[in-house]
This record gives sequence, structure tokens and C-alpha cells, in this order.
Amino acid sequence: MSRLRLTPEIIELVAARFKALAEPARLEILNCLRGGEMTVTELVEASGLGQANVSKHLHILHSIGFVRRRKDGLFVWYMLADKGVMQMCDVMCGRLEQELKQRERLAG
Amino acid sequence: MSRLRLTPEIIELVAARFKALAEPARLEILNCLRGGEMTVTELVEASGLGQANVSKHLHILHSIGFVRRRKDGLFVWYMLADKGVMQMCDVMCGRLEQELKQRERLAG
DNA sequence: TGACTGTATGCCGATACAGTAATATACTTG
DNA sequence: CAAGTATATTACTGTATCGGCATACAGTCA
Repeated sequence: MSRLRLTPEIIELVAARFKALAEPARLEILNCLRGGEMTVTELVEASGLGQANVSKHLHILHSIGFVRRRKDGLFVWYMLADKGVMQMCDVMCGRLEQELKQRERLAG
Repeated sequence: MSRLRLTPEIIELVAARFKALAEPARLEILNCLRGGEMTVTELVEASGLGQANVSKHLHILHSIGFVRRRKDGLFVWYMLADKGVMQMCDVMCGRLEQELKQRERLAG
């Protein structure tokens, strides 16, 4: 499939991208952005996180290309960079769903 | 798509699964297992990591269902739990590949 | 210009986690 | 049983990072 050689450097880059998704706060932010672009303040209100915290998480998500930013006067609007980001989250959710069902079946 | 409600608890579980992939050592281990099941010692040799380290990483990967284990006398064989695990890695690799291409294009 | 608002950044304390060494456990073999 | 091997666990250390606070920066409006 992938034509990339899995050198240590590449593996590091891939790990860094998974790490961006490995934080509940960032998943929450990304999930908020499903509905369309939002300002930092809107994300603060929607997520319940601190402003500085949201800003930092957005910086991380932006630095690896998971979100895009657009300045509009005093505001900065953030949006998902592409569909692929949330598709990956959905796949992981799907795995988890199967897993939980399996456990229920065993327990019940 | 997913029928799971994204409660804080669920988001935490999803994040934990991404976190398992957010470590170069674990990606390396998973990648080694692409070729089939391997013992801990084989993984130690193939990855260059310490034995205790590999054991702990395998424990993490096993606890969230990314690998399966099979005891055979003194040995423990590990294998990928299913195709989905590496598919997710491949998707992330694909994203990275596009990203690197894009940068090349801009730089070149 | 000064006051105000939205966003980003630097610093700090607490915590989490990777890696290593030593040890414990499980199993085999003599 | 004792000795040896494969794996797991524990204790420890160094590093990274999250969250909060304070503050800096950027832009608007009077």
C-alpha cells in the first residue's frame, strides 16, 4: 500500500500524528469542528477547556496539518483540514464499539 | 457513522487507543508483527529495544486488543489482533506521504 | 492615542510515561 | 530437585506534557 519506507524518522513522524489524537481534549476539539469552522472562544465554550489550553491544542493540531486557520479581524477561525482526520477517529470508534459489544456479550 | 455517543468516557477510551499508536517503539513492534507472529525475544532482536521494554509495550498493546498472545511452553508468541490495526497505520502513513509530497512541491 | 477584546505564549507545578536494571515468575530439562 | 531460559514485573530516573496563571501580542473602536 504505502510506498513510504518505514525508517525511524518516518515512524517518528507517524507516531507524532497519532500522538495528536491521543489526547481527549484534542479529540473533543476536533469533534466540535465537525459542525464547521469555529473561533477559539467558541471552542473554549463548547469544550469547557481553558482558553490558553485550547490555543495550545489548536497549535499542535495545526502544526501537523489536522486543522486549518483563517484570520478574520480579531477572530481566528479553525476548521478541519480534510475529511480524513475524522474518518480516522471514526474507524477507531468503530473498533472500540466492537470491543465493547464483545465484552457485553461475554459478560451478559 | 459510529453509533457511539462521544461521552467523555468514550473519548478517553479512544484517546487511549491512539496513544498506544503514538509511540515509535510500539509502531515498530506492530510493524514487525506484519510478517506473522513472533516471540518476545525475536521482537527484542528485531527492534533493538530492551527486553523489559518490549514486554511492557506488548502489555499495553495487548490490553487494548491490538495484539493477541499465545503461550507455547517457555515462549509467548504475539500476533496482530486483526487487519484493522495496521490499516490505521497505513492510512496515517498515506496522510504523511501526501504531506511530504506537498512540501516537496512547494520547496522544489 | 487609549481602552478593550480575542488569541498566543512563557512559566510553573503536577503528573505520566519511556527506558533501564534488578528481580520475580513460569516453564523446561538434566 | 537444581540449573537454565523466556517472559513479566517492580523500582527508579529522566523527560515530556497537560493544565492554569499571568502576560504579551494583535486588532477594533471610541
